[in-house]
Amino acid sequence: MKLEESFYAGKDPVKVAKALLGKFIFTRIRGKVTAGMIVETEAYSYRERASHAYRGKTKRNRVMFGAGGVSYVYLCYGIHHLFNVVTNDAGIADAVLIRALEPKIGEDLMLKRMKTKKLTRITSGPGKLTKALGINIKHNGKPLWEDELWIEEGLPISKKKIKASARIGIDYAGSDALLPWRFTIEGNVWVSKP
DNA sequence: TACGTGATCACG
DNA sequence: GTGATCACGTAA
Repeated sequence: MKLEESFYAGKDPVKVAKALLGKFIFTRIRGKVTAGMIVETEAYSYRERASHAYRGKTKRNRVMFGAGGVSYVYLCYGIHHLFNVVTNDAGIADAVLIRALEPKIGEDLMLKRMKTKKLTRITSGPGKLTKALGINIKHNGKPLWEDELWIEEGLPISKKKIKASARIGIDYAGSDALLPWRFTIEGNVWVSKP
């Protein structure tokens, strides 16, 4: 079952970040399906300095200012595409970054995209998982219940297994870098920094 | 630890 | 226009 708009729209990004653990991200590119279970997320709010939306609307972040339930994909360091889920209401620019997946469907195609044969750590990081699933800038701004990129109900994750920690790679955000808004499934080997 | 890589953003 | 910066990954 695909998650509906109500899962994202009007919802706090921290709550959605936790709720997304265990859910499955699917892509269907040129008819080929790949999917992975979300094992690591980070919440971003326009109210704090780590967010792209902190300084207001720009060409890059404009989809964050729309209603929840669409993707926000952008190019990072000129090389990596990063995939976010927009949450909350229009005008409240909140989002959740997907940082790691556990491969579930179409592993052979993911290996091909990653140019490796070993099914290890190929989706353990925000830049890698988009490459493995074929997500790129053209998916930016698309609702997450369409036919090329979507999210489905997955495995239930008990609250006890959800671990909070500080977000990665945002030292520039000063004290906001300390917010415990990174969520991982404790013990899962596919998280980005074990 | 160092650096590739290119769009983006805040300046003028 | 231009230059600094960057929600990363890999090699070393």
